Amino acid sequence: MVFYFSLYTMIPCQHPHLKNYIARLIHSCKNIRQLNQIHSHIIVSPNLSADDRSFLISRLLFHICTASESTASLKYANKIFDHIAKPSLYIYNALIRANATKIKEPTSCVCLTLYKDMIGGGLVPDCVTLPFLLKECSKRFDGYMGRAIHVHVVKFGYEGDVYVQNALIHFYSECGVLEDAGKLFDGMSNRDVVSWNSMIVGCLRNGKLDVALELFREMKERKNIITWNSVITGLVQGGRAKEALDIFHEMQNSADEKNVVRPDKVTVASALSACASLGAIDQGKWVHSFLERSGIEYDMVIGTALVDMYGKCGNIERALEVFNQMRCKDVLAWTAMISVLALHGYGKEAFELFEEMKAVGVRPNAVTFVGLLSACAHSGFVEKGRECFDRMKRDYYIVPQVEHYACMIDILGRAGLFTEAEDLISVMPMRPDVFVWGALLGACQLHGNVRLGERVAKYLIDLEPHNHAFYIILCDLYAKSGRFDDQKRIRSLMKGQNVRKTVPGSSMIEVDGVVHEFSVKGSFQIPIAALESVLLLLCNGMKIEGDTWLYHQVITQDA
DNA sequence: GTAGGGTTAG
Repeated sequence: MVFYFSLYTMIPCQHPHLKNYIARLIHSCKNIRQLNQIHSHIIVSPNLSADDRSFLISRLLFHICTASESTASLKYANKIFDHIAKPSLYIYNALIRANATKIKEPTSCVCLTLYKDMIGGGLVPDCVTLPFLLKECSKRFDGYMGRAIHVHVVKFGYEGDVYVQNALIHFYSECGVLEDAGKLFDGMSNRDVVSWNSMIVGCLRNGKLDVALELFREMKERKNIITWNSVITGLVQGGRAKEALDIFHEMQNSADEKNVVRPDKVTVASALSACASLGAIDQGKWVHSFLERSGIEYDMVIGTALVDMYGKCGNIERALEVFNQMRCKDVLAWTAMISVLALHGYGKEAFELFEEMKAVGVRPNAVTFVGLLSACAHSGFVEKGRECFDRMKRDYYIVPQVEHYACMIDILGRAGLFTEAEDLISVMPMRPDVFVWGALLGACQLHGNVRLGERVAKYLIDLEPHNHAFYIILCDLYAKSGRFDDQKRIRSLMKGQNVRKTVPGSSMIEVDGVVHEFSVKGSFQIPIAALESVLLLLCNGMKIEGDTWLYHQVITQDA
């Protein structure tokens, strides 16, 4: 026999303070089912007045909005709301807040509709309503609506509220209007840590990394965990991973001082991402051991970051080990592992893992297919690539993006199937980007297809006249086919157009946990002679292996 | 109440 014990039966019909009793009960509720039972009780109880009932319904709705994370509960809240005759400002704020913060994908405009209703019902927004509306506009990149909300900020007199100001800074920088965000920030008399963080993140997202760093230095003692994490993440995503790791270490040194800000899992995920892009395996291992010592919660994000780090640093065994030990794996974790296998030419294994992923019921996304298609490119699977591209559309209803076309062009181009590659480019539903043409140009270089290569390179030079890479490849194509006059012509064209590498190319290598950066102009820490001797050793090794072509490549590029 | 995180081809 099953005993069903419901919360509903626990609510006494008679209670000296029934209203307060139920309010407390709502507050301690953990799941929707219990809330549902309380909801029914509020409706049917004969001992509650109409006022008590509307008070408790408000409380219930507020609790559902703030306590629960699921979208199902949000639907429930919206449903309750529909039955409230005259919602209060408190109710509107709770519901706008829930709709603005809980839904990641901006599919509907519930918040703005609610706001319209609210204004229509004669209510005036307060300083809690406006930041959430601005958050919703930031999420949707709705510059038009955001500016309209800004007008309301002025109209209702909340220009001086620091929460409203911060939300405006965030909104303007998310919509790419950094100047307006900066004006607001400069005009603030009482900035708090969130103002600084919002402005720093705004600069980072809009590519002004150095301005962000200036602000970061200006902050001095006010930094919190979000400040540190934002800067570290922003630097990694902006391609400045080495500086990100420097700041990660600075953060740990500053932990000795008064204001202890210890790294959390966001910091660790970003630091791992920095190690991955640098190929800094020793530092990556150090971050991994730090993670284990620190007691930071080990979640899917951290697991994925570890897989990516070990994989990109070339330690596939370790990546697999971490991956296999992960208890929960979402599509990002599977995709990370598939991409790692693809990167190292383990095409067959990448597809085996894909099968395993499907078998456990995880649905691939667009990025998963980029990983699979790149596996085909790196392993020379032409037919499999075509099949993959088709099945992605047919079986998963994933519309190929420009990235997928770039992969396909790469696959076909590497196989020397130039006609098919060109045909595919001509039927692409979107404008082919530089990566698509770049993949084709790469294939021309690989196969010495001067005729097509010339055309593609000229097109790319038209598209990006200051990118030196396309001129170099064209020169290389001419040189390989003995057209030295044309090669000279391009060289002088480069000079005439003043094309040069804006940032000198550099490589980084990690030796004993220190990342060294070196470029053609000279090494910063490692003597160039030492590098040359290693290079010679490698070249000799390759010569012995009989791979004379590769040997030739290294020597000629060096000269 | 406002601010921060993992997977992508070249």
